[in-house]
Amino acid sequence: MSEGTATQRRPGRPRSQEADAAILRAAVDLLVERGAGEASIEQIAQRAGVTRATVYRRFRDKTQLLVQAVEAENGAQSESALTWPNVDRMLDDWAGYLGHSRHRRILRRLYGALDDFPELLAAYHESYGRRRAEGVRDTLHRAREAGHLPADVDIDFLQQLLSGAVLHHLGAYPDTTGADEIREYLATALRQVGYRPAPPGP
Amino acid sequence: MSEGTATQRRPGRPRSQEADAAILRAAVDLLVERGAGEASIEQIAQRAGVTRATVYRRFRDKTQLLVQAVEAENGAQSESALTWPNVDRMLDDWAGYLGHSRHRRILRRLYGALDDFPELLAAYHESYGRRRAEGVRDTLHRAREAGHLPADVDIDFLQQLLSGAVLHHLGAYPDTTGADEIREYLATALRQVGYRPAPPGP
DNA sequence: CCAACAATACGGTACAGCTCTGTATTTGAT
DNA sequence: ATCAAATACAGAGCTGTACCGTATTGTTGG
Repeated sequence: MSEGTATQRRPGRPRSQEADAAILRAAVDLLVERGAGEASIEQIAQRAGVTRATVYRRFRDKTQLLVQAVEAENGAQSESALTWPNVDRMLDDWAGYLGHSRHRRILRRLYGALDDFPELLAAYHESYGRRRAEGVRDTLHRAREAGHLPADVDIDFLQQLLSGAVLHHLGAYPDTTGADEIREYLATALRQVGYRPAPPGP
Repeated sequence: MSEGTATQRRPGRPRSQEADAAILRAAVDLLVERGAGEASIEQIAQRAGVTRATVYRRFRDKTQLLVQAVEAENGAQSESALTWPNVDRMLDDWAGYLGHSRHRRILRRLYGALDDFPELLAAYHESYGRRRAEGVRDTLHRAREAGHLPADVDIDFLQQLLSGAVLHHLGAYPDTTGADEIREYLATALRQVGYRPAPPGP
């Protein structure tokens, strides 16, 4: 059962896995540097040290390539836990993530490509955002039940507010902002909506 | 005094004002449709019913053209008042603005062009956003003093939160969303941060 | 066990077609 | 005379497809 993984071994020379990885990597790099619209297959192939034919053999068009590149990018990342014991740990995680310039730029590019390549943000959401959003929801829910958030707060809406705060931060603060400062920013946002790390005693 | 407006009548054939307007209009249209990066001077000229030379004579490059186009766009719009008697009126105004598909798409494009054409959002901010932000600040400040907002709320940060909520809405809700629903969205956002139209006092 | 073969990937090159840029030149309006 | 407008031109990049020679695998037959 050497072909047990449902992948029927195709005859002929197998595809180079180095090329696979190099292409996807180059695709994300150019997505970050030039944006989805301006990144060309030509450039991606060149950056990956491969000819265009090698790219066209794998991907129908640029959209498919970018979609798989995005999936691969945070597929490698999503191994880290997407659930947190409490809000503070969640903020730590967020701040760590948003403290990396590459992550910030990817997120901006995905949002900026909404009108032209909606599939990209959809792919991100499918492969990462959705599970993550569930973790956020859970964490906020528990915080509310523990009395750290006002009882009448709308968790779903609060989640949207936090997403918005992230978007605003991505656009308004430099990518060199430190993780600690970002953490403070997110904490301030939560404070505005009534989050209190220490429960409001009897 | 036929040249009294400080505009020294230059010799030779004057520039067509129709061309001026058509170019700027076409520039914004294509910015909306294709984004700053993908909109080409070629297309803009064609859309304006003008040759490229006519565009190059007026604008050094695409960036300058788009900057002036953005300025002209909401320069024509900013005649409407940028101060409001109270928060409710402010939300009415916002919802009316964000209820127009064109406005939503322009804002998305400006944000999406942050990495490649930061001058665009800067131009918007200079010609419109800044004064508007001051109006928002004032309105929120008065609301807090009137007791409609918690006394310990951070006005500047609240403003950023609202900007983020708008960004999130632009990305997450369809452009066909009605103004009334958008108004409800914004009101919900304010409610989460403790806004209460009726003062809480005895 | 080894040789020949089929099937496929890869790099390289080429091609036609399209769009865009930037400048130069000509024509035309005031 | 002076400038605007239209036209023309040279150069560049990207797309999508096609072909070649070579490399790498599995299969088949001796």
